[in-house]
Amino acid sequence: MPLSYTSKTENSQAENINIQLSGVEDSYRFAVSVDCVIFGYSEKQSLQVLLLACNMAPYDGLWGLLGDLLHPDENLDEAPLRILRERAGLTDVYYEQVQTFGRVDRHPIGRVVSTAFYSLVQISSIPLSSSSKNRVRWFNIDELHQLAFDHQEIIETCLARLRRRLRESPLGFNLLPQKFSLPQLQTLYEVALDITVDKRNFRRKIKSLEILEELDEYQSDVGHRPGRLYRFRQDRYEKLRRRGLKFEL
Amino acid sequence: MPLSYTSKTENSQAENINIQLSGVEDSYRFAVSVDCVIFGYSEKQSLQVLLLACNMAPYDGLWGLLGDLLHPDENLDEAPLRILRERAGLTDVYYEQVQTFGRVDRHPIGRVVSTAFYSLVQISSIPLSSSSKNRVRWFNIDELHQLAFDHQEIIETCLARLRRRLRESPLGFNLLPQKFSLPQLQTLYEVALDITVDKRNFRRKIKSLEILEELDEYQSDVGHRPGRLYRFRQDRYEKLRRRGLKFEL
DNA sequence: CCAAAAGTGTTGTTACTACACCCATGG
DNA sequence: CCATGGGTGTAGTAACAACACTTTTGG
Repeated sequence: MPLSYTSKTENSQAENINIQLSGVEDSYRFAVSVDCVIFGYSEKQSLQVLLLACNMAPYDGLWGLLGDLLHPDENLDEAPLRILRERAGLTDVYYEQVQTFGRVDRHPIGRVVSTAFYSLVQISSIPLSSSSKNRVRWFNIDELHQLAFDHQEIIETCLARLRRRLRESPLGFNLLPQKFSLPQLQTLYEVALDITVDKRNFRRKIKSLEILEELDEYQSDVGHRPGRLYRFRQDRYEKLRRRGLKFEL
Repeated sequence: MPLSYTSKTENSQAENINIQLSGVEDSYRFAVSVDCVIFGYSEKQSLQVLLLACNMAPYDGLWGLLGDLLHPDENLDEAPLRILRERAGLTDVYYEQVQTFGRVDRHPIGRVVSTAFYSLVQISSIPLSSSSKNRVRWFNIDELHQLAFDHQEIIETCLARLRRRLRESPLGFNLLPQKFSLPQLQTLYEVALDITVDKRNFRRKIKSLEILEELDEYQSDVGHRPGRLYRFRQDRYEKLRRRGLKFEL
């Protein structure tokens, strides 16, 4: 059954390491795609996901993730950079590989294995203008009805991963503007993790980590006492981490 | 550039959802492989990994992971079942998908994207007999020198994931025999996580979780007082988990 | 002056750490 | 009887949860 390759190796005993060489025509028939689960956050709503209207049968009219096929000359872990830029005009966003989905029947046009990444952006940073108008939209994570492909499953998996990470790394800052108040930060955690936390305990904890810089600025135009603004300091967090300390909530 | 498919869709506008249809000859050129990082544990040594001698240029003579190409009719997440069975004679092992490695140049014979899984087995359960004699061997996780492909990186990633999981789920039991003593369990954690823990505190904690069944059996043929044996009870752990309680160490 | 959300300390409880001696077996 | 590791309790400390009132702004 196994055939030998003509290129780069004369190995013909094929039950060897890692790759059973069954011939190009058999093995090199997969497409690899990359799907980006782009999470955003806008106050007082819940987490949101950016979706794109699908125009591919049999999923016409359904919404699905932004994604693309991996290019032959492109590293898997760099593909999201291109996709986020090309399809959503996003640069400098946080993203992380989550998992690869490869059910045989997950894609109607052939064997497509898809690696999912999630990324975190501020909703306001996305230019939803121009051509993409009605084709791209933010959805509340709990108003997702029927999505294209296995994108429902992919989003659920990414959401679970995100929640995990939020608890143990200071990722939440990627969802907020650079300057934010502590109540804003707290609400983000409450909304994203679907919990409620005590205001005083939350402030004490987050302050004790010493990863925030207290600014001499305050909110304005809020119909109540304005909150003091803070800024996340990556460098202080790194120092914390080097000391082996955990983040935790 | 984009071509339309003849099957299942008439879509010719190709800048659409998820897949840029650039034609079969462009897109369906990837091979997908599955690499299994098989962790084992034998008392008083550290964690071990099962490796296979590579006989593919340019990696002849190096050791590498057990793996294989994903079959066209095989679900990605089920491939490890086959690979573990075919290549190591293993059935009923715990495994988990970790990450997908897809650097352009990671494989010398072409574009191969590889999804890594780790799995946990008792070393004694592997029949290293027969034909595979000198081709397959256990290695201490810190005696890995130069490995084939990017397998060093894959193992490191899987090891990090395993350690994470060990701390927060009762996975360690998969590395031990069904009946074990508490000191055995403790040593596993100490060796695998490279920490030391206090005997009394460890016992108190693990017992408080109530996921172990205390047996009326003891070790034998040990040159000292024999330890009482316990058995992990999955059902009790599930109950614990349903109450939202965490495992933690 | 009213509504609405920001800000602030203390106390009780629980979980974690540190620590030393006796016990049962095999040789 | 000796060596080896198995088994047990307590006390101090640090982290966490619960809780109510005053302050500042916009309208």
